[in-house]
Amino acid sequence: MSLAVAVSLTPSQSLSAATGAGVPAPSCETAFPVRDYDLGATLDSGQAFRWQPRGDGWAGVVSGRWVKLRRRADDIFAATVEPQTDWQWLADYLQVHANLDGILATFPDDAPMRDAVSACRGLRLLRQDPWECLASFILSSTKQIVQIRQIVASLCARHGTPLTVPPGEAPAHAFPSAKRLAAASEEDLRTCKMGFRAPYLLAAARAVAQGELDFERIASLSLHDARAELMELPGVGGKIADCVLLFALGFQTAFPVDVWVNKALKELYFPRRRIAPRRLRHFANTHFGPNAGYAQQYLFHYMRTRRLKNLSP
DNA sequence: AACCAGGACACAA
DNA sequence: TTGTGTCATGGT
Repeated sequence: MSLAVAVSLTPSQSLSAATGAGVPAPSCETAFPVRDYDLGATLDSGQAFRWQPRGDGWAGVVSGRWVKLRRRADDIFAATVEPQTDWQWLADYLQVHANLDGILATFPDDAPMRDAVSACRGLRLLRQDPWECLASFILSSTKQIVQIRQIVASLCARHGTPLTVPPGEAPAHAFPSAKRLAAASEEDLRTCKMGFRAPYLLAAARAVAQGELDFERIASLSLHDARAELMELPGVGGKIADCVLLFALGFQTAFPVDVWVNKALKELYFPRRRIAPRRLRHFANTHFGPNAGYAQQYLFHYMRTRRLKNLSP
């Protein structure tokens, strides 16, 4: 193709990042070609809690870097503050290489999944940092997503390393390390309005900081063993463990069941029928195939957006 | 103004 | 095994 021409005209990061060829010139901007990628739904669907709408895009922090993302016709445009030579950290986070069609094809072919998929076109799963994910979901229990964002934001503002941001942008902070939080007191953490979750977060921070909890090792275990080990942490039950396994550690069959997914399973698959919790769990763990976690996210987002639509006729 | 939120846990029956 | 109260906080 006209590769040489394109390079000479636009010696930008995007081309070299896309091809992986040559020595990329450092740049604060790049673009990831994608299709069927609903950036807004993905960043705002309760898997990550640090994204804020900024004009026509989203501002957030990934791997300790301030980032702004914007969906364009054929790609996701990304801008950072410091020049980058390697954008793999962001490509991994956004999972831009994931084959969505292939994933959707493994979903069970039933009416609820068809409805959920058609209502949530382009919804994706991110690949997040395990510690941030664990900490965030420890803080998530019986909290609305809006409130989780507030708690995480105040935690970052209080304990996270300040980041350089473009002029005019609001101050941003890295997600506080486990070591940093392990040195904090429970009373200090309660300042961030996390209530009874404070001792849970503190215990998790200490376990990670001491190397007692090693995410790399957990990622190498079976789903069952990895789940059991996460659940040894106080305040971490099956649901939170599943969130970490799915959103950060790459267990594609992990299936978090919160109040929304529970409602989806009952109302969509067992309407007007009394189903035992034990049987419902078994159904959840066997019905959704090799990408069950992905299917779960579609059901979750489908139920939540459907509620919002009904409220505004 | 009640009700509920991407729960977990101890304890009862 | 399944049901209930408790925990802390604030959005809707």
